[in-house]
Amino acid sequence: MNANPSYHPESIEKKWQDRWEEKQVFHVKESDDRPKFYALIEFPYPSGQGLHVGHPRPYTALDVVARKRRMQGYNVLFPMGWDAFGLPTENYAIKNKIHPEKVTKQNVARFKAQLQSLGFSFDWSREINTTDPSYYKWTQWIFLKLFEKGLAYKQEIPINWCTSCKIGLSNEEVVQGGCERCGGEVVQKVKNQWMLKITEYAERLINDLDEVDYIERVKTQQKNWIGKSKGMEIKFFIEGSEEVLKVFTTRPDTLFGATYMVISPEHPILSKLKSQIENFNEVHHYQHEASKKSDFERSELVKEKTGIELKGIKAINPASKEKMTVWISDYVLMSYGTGAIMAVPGHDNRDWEFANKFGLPIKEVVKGGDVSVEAFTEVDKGILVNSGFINGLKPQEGIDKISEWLEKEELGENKVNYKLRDWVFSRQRYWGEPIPLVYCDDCGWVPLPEKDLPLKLPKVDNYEPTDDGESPLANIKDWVITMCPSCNKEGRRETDTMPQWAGSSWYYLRYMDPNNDNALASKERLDYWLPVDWYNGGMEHTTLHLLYSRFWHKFLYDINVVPTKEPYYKRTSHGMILGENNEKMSKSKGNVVNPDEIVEEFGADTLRVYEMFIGDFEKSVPWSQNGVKGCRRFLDRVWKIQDIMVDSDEFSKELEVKMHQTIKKVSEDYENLKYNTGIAALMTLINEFYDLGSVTKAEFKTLLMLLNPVAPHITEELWEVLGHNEGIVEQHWPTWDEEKTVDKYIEIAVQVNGKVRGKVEVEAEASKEIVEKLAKETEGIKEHLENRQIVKEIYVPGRIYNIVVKG
RNA sequence: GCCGCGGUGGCGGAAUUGGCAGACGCAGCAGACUCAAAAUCUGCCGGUGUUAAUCACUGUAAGGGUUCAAGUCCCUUCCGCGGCACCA
Repeated sequence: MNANPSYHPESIEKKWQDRWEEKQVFHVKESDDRPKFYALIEFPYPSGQGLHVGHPRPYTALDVVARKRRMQGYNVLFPMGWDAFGLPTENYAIKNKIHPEKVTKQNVARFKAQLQSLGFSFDWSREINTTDPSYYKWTQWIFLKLFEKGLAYKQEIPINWCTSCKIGLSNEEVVQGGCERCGGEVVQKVKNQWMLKITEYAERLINDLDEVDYIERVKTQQKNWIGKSKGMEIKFFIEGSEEVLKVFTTRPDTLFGATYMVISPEHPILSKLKSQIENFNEVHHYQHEASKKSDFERSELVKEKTGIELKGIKAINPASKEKMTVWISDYVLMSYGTGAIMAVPGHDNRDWEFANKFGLPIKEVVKGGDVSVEAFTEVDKGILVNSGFINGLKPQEGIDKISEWLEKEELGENKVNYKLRDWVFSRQRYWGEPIPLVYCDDCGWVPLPEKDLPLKLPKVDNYEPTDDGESPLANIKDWVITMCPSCNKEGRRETDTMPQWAGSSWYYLRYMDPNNDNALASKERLDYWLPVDWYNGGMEHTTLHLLYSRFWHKFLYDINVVPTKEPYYKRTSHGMILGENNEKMSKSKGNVVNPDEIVEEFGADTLRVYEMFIGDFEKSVPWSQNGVKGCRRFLDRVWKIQDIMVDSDEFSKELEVKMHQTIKKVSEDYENLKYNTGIAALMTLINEFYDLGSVTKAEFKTLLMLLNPVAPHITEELWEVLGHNEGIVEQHWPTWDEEKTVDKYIEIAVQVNGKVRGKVEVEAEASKEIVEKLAKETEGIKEHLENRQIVKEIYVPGRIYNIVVKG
């Protein structure tokens, strides 16, 4: 058969994209009795730079799964949308005096065109956009429910404040303690912020991980982020004062070894003890210096410890009754525990360092090391000493005994502590969802009634925050001043907006019913589609986005909006695609590769094949233009199989086993994130086709179906060339016969003392005796056995025969 | 610093999870075709030794250990990447 002379992707890709859209093959309906499959990829932030080749990696991966599952008879939902609120768009708008809405529109249009040129099987009829008022109506609605249930509250929180721009900065905008925009000084400034009580869900966010199928490192990372620890909160009395310092510790057994205390520079007790602190000026100065640093800088161990003793203050160790000095130091954070620690320098590295620097007493309470040289931290291996009534106990026993005592004496209580902190939910920014609350002097914070949602973002002339750090919305007086929904007197709107995480915390629900005006999605659809069957996203979203959206979902479950405890059943993660120089792709490094160029030169299918073949899906990998060429060569060879095809509806004898093996391998690899080896198996298969010089129509058709999820356009075209009227997308995925995947004869490596010295070929089920006999007769083995005593023989069926000899 | 992940040819990677290290692809070298180049096809391709196939030794970041057998398990060290809560 001689069909097209050569492969021209540019002439076939558009044709098939149009045909899929025209026939609406990827538009999904709920009235369907096939099993459902909901595949989800993280929707992109439509930046001004357009797509880079990193974006299509996860999209192609789940497109492969989605396309395969459709061929396997599933009703597949595979949607796409835009996470379009955010700082870069706002900054661009400020700089260029263009409304962020307009910028967003342009960016979305560009992203969409780029994605469509890659032939993803998205159901575009369900496209969503977080900046669309009909979308953020429901983001606001969820916030109001949280508020109603007491899970939203206001708290004083420090933010990064540029003293010269007079603007709040994100951590990313703070570069080495200075402002990224102007280089000015950045300090921590306290702001009253909306917070969401995610900590109330900490326990469930840990426990329910047992019910989902996330890759293990995601589960571990989430658990560690939540950071549950059980311990005691112990009271330390201050001499000559009513004040008590509370300390959380997981090691109450070392209490006798506490020789001084350290509190955070922000600790509220400082102002209460002001009159008693003899060197308050010095302390105050230290507080000011500490306010310039972020928690991250402060907890770095490498830096030299700093601190100031609170002169005139003594705390009392509740166990040893010894008087201890009290210090402030910035390595103790107000955001974890109680903001104060008991220092046990004998058995904690940071405390030891601090004690060593300031000449504080170091007391050994666990025997096993030499505390005059370094802290002995492997406390579980030692025995308690110098510890009064718990002397001689193992540390674990000591914990039990002293905890009991502390509780009885009302000096301490058992407590569970979490590293997880509540979610700071306000931003003093324009380009986000307005928070739909009104402040009334009489009624306090009052929610807007549901019928008034969405509360739309008003137009402003200037997107910069005000001089005192309020959101740009604060300048629109006639928007801010409104009527209190409760008492109808004058009230003021909240002018802060929500963080970008808000819109992305529930978007997977909206895809189920994107145009519903009465609910975020109808009950029927939620019941039908939840949970998301497979969610793939970046590892960098593990602790924030993934946790936030699990939190919101659990809340929606609690108020009977969604029927499942968890939003996502399976979670996988892809590695980043780096530039050819092995660095993260960025405009400033000039190593960004635009997929448009690859599509133009090689075609979308080549790009897709390369994205999947480039390496281990879970690891980051540098881009290689030569690698792309190799994938195009592969598709050229697929195209030319037409020339060696013979008209037969069966697999040939020579290839039957290989065909079944390949169907199995590819089917499994596509499900197990092993796209690279799946494609390698297809390459190996066509190499065999060419070695053999002829291919049956049945073999060619099978290859096309296996390749279709990765390279949908070329396979559709060839399918049509073979004379089919129905598209390949409507075919059934090939199945394999397990019995036909095993080779009749296999080769067994024969080792002597673990080194391969020869090979024997036997039938697949050959017994140990047969292999042993053949092995010992093999040239190359015999001489290694001569004059030596056989000590042991190990046979691993189908793999290896190892003879251990002596002498 | 803390948490998580990783380190295999010149490069991306593979290795049935403790069983023949280097599948597949790229790059490179040699040959065929061509006036020539490109494309295509064929062969070689971790290192050392041997003219050479064969063969021998060596080799999975470094060091040590367990085992008949280690890229895979354990301990120590080094290096790289992701996250660290207002980038998303």
